[in-house]
Amino acid sequence: MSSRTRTHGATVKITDVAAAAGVAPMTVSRVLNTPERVSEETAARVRAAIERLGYVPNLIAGGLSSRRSRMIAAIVPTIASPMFYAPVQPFTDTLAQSGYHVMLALSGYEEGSEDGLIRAVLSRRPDGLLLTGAAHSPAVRRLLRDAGVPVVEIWDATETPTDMLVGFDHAELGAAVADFFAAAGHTHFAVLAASDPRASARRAGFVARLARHGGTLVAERTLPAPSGIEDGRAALRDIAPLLTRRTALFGSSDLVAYGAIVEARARGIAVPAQLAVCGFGDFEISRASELPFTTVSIDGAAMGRMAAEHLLARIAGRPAPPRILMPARIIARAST
Amino acid sequence: MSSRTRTHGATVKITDVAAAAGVAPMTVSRVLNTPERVSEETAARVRAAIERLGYVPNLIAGGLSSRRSRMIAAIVPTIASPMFYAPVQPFTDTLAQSGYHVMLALSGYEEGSEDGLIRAVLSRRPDGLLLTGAAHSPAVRRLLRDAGVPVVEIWDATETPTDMLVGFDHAELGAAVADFFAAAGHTHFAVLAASDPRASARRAGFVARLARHGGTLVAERTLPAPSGIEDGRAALRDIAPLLTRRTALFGSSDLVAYGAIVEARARGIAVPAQLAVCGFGDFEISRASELPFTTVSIDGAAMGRMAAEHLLARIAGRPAPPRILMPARIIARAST
DNA sequence: TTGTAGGCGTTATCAG
DNA sequence: CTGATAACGCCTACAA
Repeated sequence: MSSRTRTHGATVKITDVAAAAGVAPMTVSRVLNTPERVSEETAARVRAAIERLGYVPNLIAGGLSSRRSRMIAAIVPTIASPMFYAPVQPFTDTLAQSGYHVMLALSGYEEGSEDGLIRAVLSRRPDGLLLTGAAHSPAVRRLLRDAGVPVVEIWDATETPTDMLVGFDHAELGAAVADFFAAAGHTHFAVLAASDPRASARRAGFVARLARHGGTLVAERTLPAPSGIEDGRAALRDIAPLLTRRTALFGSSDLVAYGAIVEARARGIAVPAQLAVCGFGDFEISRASELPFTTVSIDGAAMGRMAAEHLLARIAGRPAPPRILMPARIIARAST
Repeated sequence: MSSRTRTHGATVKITDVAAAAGVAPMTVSRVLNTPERVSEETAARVRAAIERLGYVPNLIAGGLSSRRSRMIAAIVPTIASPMFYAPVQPFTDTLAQSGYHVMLALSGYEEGSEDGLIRAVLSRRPDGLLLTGAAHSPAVRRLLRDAGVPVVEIWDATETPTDMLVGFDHAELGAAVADFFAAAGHTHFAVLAASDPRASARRAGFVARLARHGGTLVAERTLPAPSGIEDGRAALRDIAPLLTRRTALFGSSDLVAYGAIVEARARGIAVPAQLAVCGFGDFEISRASELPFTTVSIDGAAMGRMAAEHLLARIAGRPAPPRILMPARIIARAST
C-alpha cells in the first residue's frame, strides 16, 4: 500500500522511523532493544511508525556499534547424518529464545581445512562458537583464544577443552560394547568403523577391551566418513568369508550396522544366531527396521540444548561448567 | 574472564595492520579484497603483518561500509530429512567458492511463523535468500520485494515465483506415479502423505489421476510432517484391514514407504504380490534395504547447486532464469 | 599503485 | 524518560 516511497532501493532506516514518530533515533533503538525504558505512549507511536514504514532494523550496523553480533556459529562436519543434525535443532531453538541466530558451517571431514573455516567464521564476530570435536591445531586454539569468544565443543571428551565441553568418551563407550558382547559369551569379534576421529576412538576402545577379554578379532575394516548403509553392506560382503564362527560385530553407526545386517541376511548368515550386531546412535532405523537391532543410545538433542545453555551463560557472564560428560547406554534389541 | 578483553581494543584492526606494514588502511583492504590492484611487493609486506598480528578482518564493519554482507540466508523446514539436507551441502559449497557464507534458518512446519523468521533473517542484510516452497503471505512477498534481495525458491513450482525458482510440479509427479501403477494393471490404490504442502500436492495429483483411470482409492491417510519410518508403519497398521485386494500404495517419502513395507511384511502381506509400494526421494534406504523399493528420484543436490548459481548470477548482475523445472523419474525396483 | 576524506546505520555514553 | 554526540571498523569515491 505505502510502498511507493521505497521503489528507489532506498531502505528505511532508524532515522526515518524517528522522524515519522517525532522522536530521536535513540528512542527508536530503545523501543526495539530495551522497551522497558520507554514510556508506553512513545513506544506505541514508534511501533506504529515502524509498522507503517516497514522498517527492518539493520543488525550489521547494530552489531558494529554494540560489538555484539547476536549470532552464534556452529561448525559441524555434515548434516547428512542423524548423528550431527540431532543436536542442531535444539541448539538453534534454545538460542533463538534468547534472540540469537545460528550460522551453520559445514566442515566436511578433511583435515586442515578447519583453520580457514574458523577464520572465516570469526570474521563475522560471532558471540559464541560451537565446535564438533575437540582436537584442534595449536593455530586454531590460539585463534580462538585471541578472539575471546566463548566456545563449546561437543561429541568429544578431551581432558583439556578449549573452553567448555559437552561430550562423551568414545573409547570408553567402545569398551562398554566389548563388555556387553563378552558378557553374552562371545569370543569372536569384528568391527566396522568410519574413518572419522570419533568412530576411530570407539573402535580403538572396543578392540583394546577385547584383548583384555581374550577375544579374537576376526575382522576390522575402515569405512569412509560419513558412512552409510551401502558401506556397511559392502564391508560385510568383504568380511563374510571370515565369519566362520559365531561373531559379534560392532558398527560405528546404525547405518553401518543396518547395512551389515541386511547383507548378512541376504547371504544366509543368521542374525543374531551366527552374527550378533551392535550399532551406534539409536537412529530411528535401529528400532523400526525389520529386525530391530541393538545400539548405543546417546542424547544428541540434550547435547545441543546444553551446549546452547552454556554458551548463553558464558555470554551473560554467568558461570558455566567446563566439562560435561553425557551418559550413553546400550539398548539391547533382537540383533544380539 | 577474557571474554571482555576482545572488545577493549585488544582486537587487531585494519589500522594496526596498516601501521605495522607502513601503508594506509586502504591498502590493507585492497590486499584482502582486490589483490590484483596492489604491487606484489607491498602485498607481501602487508600479508606478513597480517600473519604476525593474527588479524581477522571484521566482516560486520566491512558489510556496513560496502553494503554487502557476503552472506546468503537459507530457510529450510528441517534438516532432519534427506529431502531437505540434500540441496544444502551443494548450495553451501557452490557459494563458498565465491566467498559467500550461508546462514541456515530452520522454519519448522508451522504456519504463520514465516513472517517473523524472514524479518529476522533480513535484519542481517543477506545478499541473497533461499526459500523452501513458494507459498508465502502477501506480507512476506512485500517484505522481500522491499528488501530488494535476490530470492530463489526451491522444491515448489508455482507459476508466479517471487523472484527465481528451481523446483518441480508435485501434482504432476503424483499423477505420474498413478499412471505408472495403472500401466502395471493396478485397480486399487492407497496413499500415505505427510501434511506438508508438497506432500499434499503429490497426493492430490495422485488421487486426481486415479479418478481418470477409474481406480478405486482404498485408503488415504495424512501423516505428521516430517514423517518417518514409524509413521509409515503405524499408518499401514491402520489401513491393513482395508487391503483385501491387491493394492498399489504411494508414500510421500521413502521413509514412509519403507515403514509401510516393513509393517506389511511383518503382517504377512506380500510385497509386491499383495501390496505394491512406491516411495519418494530415492533415499539410500530405497536401494539398500532388504527389499529395494520403487521410488521417485529427484536430484536435490543439483537443485541446491542451481539455486546457488542463479543467486550468484543475480548478485553479479547477470541474467538468471526465473523458473526452472527439474526432471523427476520413477525408478522401478522390487516393490512393484 | 597508493592515499585521503567521509560515511555506512546503529548504539554506548553522558546530559538534561 | 528522552536526546545529542561520538564512535564502531571498514570501504566507496575520488585524488595524487
